[in-house]
Amino acid sequence: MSIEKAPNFLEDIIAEDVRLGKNDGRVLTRFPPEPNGYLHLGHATSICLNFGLGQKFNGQTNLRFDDTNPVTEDTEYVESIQRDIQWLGFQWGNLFYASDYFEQMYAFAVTLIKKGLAYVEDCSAEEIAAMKGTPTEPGKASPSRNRSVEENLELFEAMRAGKFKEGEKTLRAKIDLASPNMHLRDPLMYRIKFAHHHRTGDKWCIYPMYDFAHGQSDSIEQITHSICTLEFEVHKPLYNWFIEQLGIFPSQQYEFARRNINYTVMSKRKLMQLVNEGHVNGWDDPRMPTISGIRRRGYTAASIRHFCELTGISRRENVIDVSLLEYCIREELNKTATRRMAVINPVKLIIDNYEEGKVEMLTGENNPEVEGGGGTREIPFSRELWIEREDFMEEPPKKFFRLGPGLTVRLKHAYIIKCESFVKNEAGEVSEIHCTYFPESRSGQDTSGIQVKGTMHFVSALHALPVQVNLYDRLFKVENPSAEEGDFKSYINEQSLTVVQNAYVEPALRDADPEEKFQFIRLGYFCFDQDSKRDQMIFNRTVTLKDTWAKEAGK
RNA sequence: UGCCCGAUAGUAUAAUGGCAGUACAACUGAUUUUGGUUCAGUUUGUCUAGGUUCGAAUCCUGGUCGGGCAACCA
Repeated sequence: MSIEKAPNFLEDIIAEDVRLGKNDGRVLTRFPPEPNGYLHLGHATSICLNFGLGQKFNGQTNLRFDDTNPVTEDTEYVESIQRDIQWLGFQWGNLFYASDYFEQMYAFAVTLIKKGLAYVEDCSAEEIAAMKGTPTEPGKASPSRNRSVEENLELFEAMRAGKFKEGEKTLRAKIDLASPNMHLRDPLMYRIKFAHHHRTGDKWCIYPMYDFAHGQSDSIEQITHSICTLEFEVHKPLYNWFIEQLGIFPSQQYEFARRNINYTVMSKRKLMQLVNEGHVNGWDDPRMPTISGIRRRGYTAASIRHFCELTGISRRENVIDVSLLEYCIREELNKTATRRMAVINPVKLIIDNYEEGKVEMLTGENNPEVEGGGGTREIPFSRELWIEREDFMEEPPKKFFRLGPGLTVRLKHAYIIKCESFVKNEAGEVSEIHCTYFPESRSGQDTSGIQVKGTMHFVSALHALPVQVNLYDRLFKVENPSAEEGDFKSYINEQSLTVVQNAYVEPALRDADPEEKFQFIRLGYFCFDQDSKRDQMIFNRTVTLKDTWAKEAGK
């Protein structure tokens, strides 16, 4: 088990509340996504936080869809969000929608009108903005501000009844037009939208704004700790104002800093652009930082939870190094992934002194990290093999422990071979490598006494299965695309996906479990793509192995 | 130049007035039939100037730097 996780400041706050007997020691959190896009790693942090706190304090976490803007929302997103949360390994207490509370919210609004704390506004969006002032200048009152309670009630009812066009009227809270907090300068509570809502259909033509929906929803559900990201901090006085004026259950809002990861973007708006403009192949493209994307990439739920645990929670701006994410999946897959051999960039190797037509079956352990090797599989060996083109050099440098004229290496699970010669084609590239093998050096029964520095993987040419392999790299060329000059999309890494059509894998993969994760020895971790078929296998590379030779060679 | 928030190694995160610690990253070396893994080790830090205190990353004051706030988005 991992070491005890350090408590974050929210845990401290909740622990203190429980100790003081606040809400009778009850803890109820909520995860409140708007169903207008797919969940990403930033949401994963929030999910682990909210559900984690619920569990830790013997409480629960509600899933609530914040569906107050019918224009952007859709059931496709509602479904993907539920799937992603469950995949991450969490189960919500209750499933609610803000739209469940539309009738109640309307009644709340009427209450505020009756108390003289809300009024129907005639001005347009532009006029309201113009009268709002600036952070350094107070706002001015609109003529609508002095309407009578009776008139406001009448007009608000007419708004609901569809008597006005979009933009013609709004409902505003009457607070303080001179407040240094812009959100308190008579914020909008309701706007008119003749839009079809994914759940309420055409029942409503007025919809509550975030500020008038979120706190009230929390309160209705008796959420004790409402946790959101830092940009909502300036909304908190308003959140509290509505609750106080309505005299309803006092949920409390707390904020933490949103998660960022380098070499990617993490906002639904930007991810939506990448999808809509075809820069990626959908929300679940393995290059996307969405939950569905990293799942398809081969990341496990446990590795994501571990990542969230390691990154922690704070109120400070941050950009997490993507290498931490990669560490989390490597660490898990090293212990669990089935070892197989695959050749991604093949070149033919011929063992001149190996009998033509002969086939030996070698035995290879499935996972050396598991006690007993995790079982074994048979690996065919024959005269002609595929090896990695990068494993041969015509003029190898000093510390190159692979193949080159006169060099010896071991073929994994097989024999030690010596490179005797090579053949080039018209294009000048190496087309055949000729070797001899040492019959007494067979793996496990080596009596040759020959010492070699390197071990290489291979696939028997006669038995190789041709497959497609998708090699993924970071989606952006720069660490923080959002912080760069100009359009973030101009920093997309054009080499983020390399499709290899003619890779070869060993035959044991033919009967593999579609959910299984693999380590292709010396290459990295791979999983089946969801579009994979038995006779047309497609593998996605989750992450490479650490490669200290690449560093050495790059020097 | 209004209001709010933040600042601890390259990156994150702990230390809640009492030894600045952990992880990732980087670098050495050992082991290794994966240049993987594992093991041992190294490097690197409290934004700044004052103040309070026996003692300050922590409390106070000023400054600097970064972020948020003026959507009929959430």
